[in-house]
Amino acid sequence: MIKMRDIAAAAGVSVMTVSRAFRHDGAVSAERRAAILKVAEEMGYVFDSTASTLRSQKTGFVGVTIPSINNGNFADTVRGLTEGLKPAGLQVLLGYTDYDMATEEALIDAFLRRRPEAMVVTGGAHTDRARRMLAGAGIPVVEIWDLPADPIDRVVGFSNADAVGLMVRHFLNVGYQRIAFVGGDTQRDTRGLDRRRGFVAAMEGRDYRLIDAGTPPITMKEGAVAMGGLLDDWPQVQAVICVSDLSAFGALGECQRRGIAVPGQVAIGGFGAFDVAGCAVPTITTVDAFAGQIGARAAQMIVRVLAGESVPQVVRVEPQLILGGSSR
Amino acid sequence: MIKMRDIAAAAGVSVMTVSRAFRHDGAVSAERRAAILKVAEEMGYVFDSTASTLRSQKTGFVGVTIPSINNGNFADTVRGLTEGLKPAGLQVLLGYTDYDMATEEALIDAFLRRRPEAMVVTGGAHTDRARRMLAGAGIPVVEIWDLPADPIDRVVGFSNADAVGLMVRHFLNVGYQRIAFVGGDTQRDTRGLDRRRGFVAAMEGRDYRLIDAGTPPITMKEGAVAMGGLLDDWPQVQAVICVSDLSAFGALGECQRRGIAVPGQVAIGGFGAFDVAGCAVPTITTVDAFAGQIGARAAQMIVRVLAGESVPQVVRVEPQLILGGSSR
DNA sequence: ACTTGGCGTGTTATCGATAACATAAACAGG
DNA sequence: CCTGTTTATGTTATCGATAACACGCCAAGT
Repeated sequence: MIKMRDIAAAAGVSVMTVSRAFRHDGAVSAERRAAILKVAEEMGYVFDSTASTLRSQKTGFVGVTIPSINNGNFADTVRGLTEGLKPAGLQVLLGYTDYDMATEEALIDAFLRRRPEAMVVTGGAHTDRARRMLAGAGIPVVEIWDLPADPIDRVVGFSNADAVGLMVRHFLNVGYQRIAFVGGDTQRDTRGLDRRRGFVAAMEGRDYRLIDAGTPPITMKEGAVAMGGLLDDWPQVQAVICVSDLSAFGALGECQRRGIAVPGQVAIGGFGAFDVAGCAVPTITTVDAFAGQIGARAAQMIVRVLAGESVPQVVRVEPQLILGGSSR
Repeated sequence: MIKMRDIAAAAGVSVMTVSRAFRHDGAVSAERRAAILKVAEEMGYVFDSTASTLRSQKTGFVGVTIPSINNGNFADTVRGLTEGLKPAGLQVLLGYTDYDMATEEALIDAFLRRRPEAMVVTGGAHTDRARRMLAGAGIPVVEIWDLPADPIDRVVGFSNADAVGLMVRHFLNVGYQRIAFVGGDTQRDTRGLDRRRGFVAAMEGRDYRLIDAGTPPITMKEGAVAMGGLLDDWPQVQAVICVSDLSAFGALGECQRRGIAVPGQVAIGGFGAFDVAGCAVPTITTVDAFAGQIGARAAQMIVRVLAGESVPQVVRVEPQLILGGSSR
């Protein structure tokens, strides 16, 4: 495989000059630089980041872990991160945890060996060892999609509990009284858990039910099944809030199959402002958590911290209630 | 930052022995190995892949490019790849191209600098330079989700045209005669283009329309808009096949808003077996391309090739028609 | 004319691991 | 008892770039 030395020989300069030419280091005259790059292109040279990294101690990586790769919200966050980091020459190293802290720990371990310049992890719940590794890595760490009580380093997120509270208060205001919450029943998805907690807090002293929906990620089908069980057990339910739009869409479908009018007989709310919420008939009332913004802000935070600027430790991205046709 | 030398000193052995202990190299006695790893954990040592990579010329990376990260099909493929590569100690380096060949080229360039041990690219259409870079990289290259006429190296895919042909023939068999195809109108999404070509080929000599849906990724909303236009222009349409389930779902919604019975007045077909196709009311007739399988097979292919085994150049994954309630 | 400073380029040492080879100890077989 | 082989460990050189420093040249300032 052809290396920098070969380009240097072919271009009649030193290896150092080739290195400078490749890094847009100003101290190479423009014509020489052009000549070097031309030779390199002709010879099919491919720059070797590995060697560069070892000497310069800069990998250009930012490690990012998300719970699931098959989720429009996290995909939007990753887009925000990727686009925000690109101008700074940083590349996302992406991994998913399957909503499992042990998997997350293994992933963080694997990522840190690659010497990322920053880490972004979803949520504030991690194994002790994962926390220790992140805290000791000597790089900026950003926890996103949550507001951890005891952050490792920096945070870009929102209160999942408060966000659901928004919706509950709206539902109560427009007259729904008997409301159920679907999902958020496992420790694995702490954001789902927080949403459920927020629901319980906002429904304090009122008539509500909590419906388990199984192991995250909660699918559309699981939403439908949960809705079916709920309608059987508590037919007088007036509104249902689901842990995400996907389960909400499943719930909506179940109502339609049973001939239950939405929102006439039962109102439905979701979470996440997924595309499906805006295209379902009726559209689904939801909460936009601004997933893309979360990624963009986290990227901005990292770029600034790495540039030595002083940046607030916590950035809140306020979610917004979006009223759809599935509720009043 | 603490390095292997420090662990060696603390454990009273040579650096080489520490290196062996970390790589599960058999030639270290079990108790010594345990002692070394214990010291390393206590001292918070993090193995440095960069240095390892430079000497051993093994990065453990497999570069993967997909058109969009916000797409359940490609997400499934990435899962299949990730899980299939993990046992071999290989890690996916993921990037998305936004359905743009120039972006893909830049991404491939960036990835190759990291010295991946294999590359996986979606589709068979690339810039000349991208092809040249891939072909010259000296590593296995797998093109997926397509059957390129002139593959760079290896292929795991299917014929998008034939897959749509399956659906068209079914629609014709059950009696639909005036059929429209939505999407696949741009060079950017060559798989969409192939699906449209397959539609045209299968409808040869019959009554059909082609509806443009805009720049990929085609969203649910764009599907709805296209359906609206179609219904206005060609009200006698009997069936609509959309480039993906997402646009099909949008089309279904548009029919519902207009009070057009599906499948009574218009049948709808999609592509990709997305969750939404199985949960919509009615469910949407679609084609399962086995996205996860494509990833798994590509991973298997890479692992085998790297192990020096002989492997077929092309693996076909046959798509399957899935009948839903949106058609007869 | 002489210094000063900036620019463009070259030389040397180095980043932190591992391949390749060397060596010492233990052990088996004739 | 000696040689041959295996096992566990150490020594040295190396992977391919770049940081740090050195140097020659020329223009500007005194």
